[in-house]
Amino acid sequence: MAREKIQIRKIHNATARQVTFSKRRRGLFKKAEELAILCDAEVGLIVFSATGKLFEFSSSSLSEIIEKHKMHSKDPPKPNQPSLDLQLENGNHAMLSKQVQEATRQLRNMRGEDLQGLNIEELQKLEKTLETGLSHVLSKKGQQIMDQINHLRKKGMQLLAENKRLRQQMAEISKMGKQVVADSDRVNYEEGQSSESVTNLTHAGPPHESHDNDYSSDTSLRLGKKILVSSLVLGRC
Amino acid sequence: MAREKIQIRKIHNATARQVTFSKRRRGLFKKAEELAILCDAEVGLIVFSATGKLFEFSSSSLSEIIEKHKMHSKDPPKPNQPSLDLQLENGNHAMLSKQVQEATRQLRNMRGEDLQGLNIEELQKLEKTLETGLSHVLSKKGQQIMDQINHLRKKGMQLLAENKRLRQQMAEISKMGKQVVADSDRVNYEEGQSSESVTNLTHAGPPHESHDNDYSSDTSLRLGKKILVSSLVLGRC
DNA sequence: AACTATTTATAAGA
DNA sequence: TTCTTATAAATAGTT
Repeated sequence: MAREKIQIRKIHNATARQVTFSKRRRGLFKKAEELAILCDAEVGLIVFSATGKLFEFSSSSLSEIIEKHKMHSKDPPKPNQPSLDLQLENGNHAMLSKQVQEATRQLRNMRGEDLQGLNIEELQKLEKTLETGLSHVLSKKGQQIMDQINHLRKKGMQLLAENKRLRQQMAEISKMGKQVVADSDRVNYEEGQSSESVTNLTHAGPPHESHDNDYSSDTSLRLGKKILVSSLVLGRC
Repeated sequence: MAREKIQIRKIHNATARQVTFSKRRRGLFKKAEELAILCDAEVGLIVFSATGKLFEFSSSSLSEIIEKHKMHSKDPPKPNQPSLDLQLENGNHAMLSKQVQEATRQLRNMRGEDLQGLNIEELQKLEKTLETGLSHVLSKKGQQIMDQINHLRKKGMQLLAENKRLRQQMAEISKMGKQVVADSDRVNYEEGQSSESVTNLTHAGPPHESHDNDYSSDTSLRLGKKILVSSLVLGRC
């Protein structure tokens, strides 16, 4: 309901989906509350995000509402006597076990294991899923790599500019006398640091811009570089 | 949200309240459904009107959602000593929940969803896993396809051989008289079969070998043929 | 139930 | 996540 009309079907971009989820969830909860207040209704609302996070709203007590709902939906539940709690407990257990089992099976299949029982159609579906996933992963990876490269480039440019400025300052300083130049050389060798030490000798230079630590803390690119490079060479990213 | 802004408090006019309840209830249910679809969420909504009438919506099974909700909320239930069994039960429960959550997350990642939080290394690992899985799937698919093709070829050879034998038999029979030929032509037109019918003039042939149903029951290849063919063409299998 | 003038919700972009 | 803003939707009061 904004900027552009959208179709009501699953949002495929995960980020956009998450943002929309947040916004619409709030809207839905607000509406639920308004209905409860305006019309004196009992409202219970349970929402699980795609990632399994729970959100709930209720005008009174949610468990009360759920109980009431049960009564409405079924009178003859269980005529026997294992405590309801235990039954539910076991039911949940069984359900969870099944979920784990199923999820594990799917994971194994996606890793290419236990394919024996699958027919060609199922293999075809699996292939499609894997290709889609792979393309998403590659796309995201490429994006992140480009981000890092651009970031490093930018930093490089900044450093280059600073170097240039420092050299000019040094040149000026060296005009003033050989004494100072000698000193600065010494310090420079001792510290093995960047050129900023050079200007540190002077008393008159303007204050330096901040020296970011992009090259020391940004390890992620370095860690993956071997493979990354080959991927880049292959034109993947 | 119309004509005039209203305050969010109980509508005292019973008629107006009923009308508003109807309108807003619809709106709320629609929003709930949209959230479920757009964001791939599980939504359960229970509404009791002031008169006690029940309305409900759920993206999947409401009872399932309620169960799931219980699991989430039922970690800190009793501060007393629920039997050891129950404690273990809950321990298992928590463990299973975590397993489900983790497996689900992995599956989503492999499908290329929710990649936002992953760094390049993790993406790299994911890519490798997907590629390995994909290659296994492709390999298995190719194997199954080759199996089927070989099977069909073999059957084809057998049929070819049988056809040849039948033709020879027919040729011998046709030497015996033209009468028979006329009969066979009639039959041929009636059945409209393949070229083998041409020689099928005879009535006296020996009993046929079993007519395997490879071409009728082996549906898997046929079902996937469109995609399979393109894959084959692409040299994938 | 329909009809609108308005209020709300929200998609896209920062 | 939060803010902004243009636009789509919801809806209060009316017919």
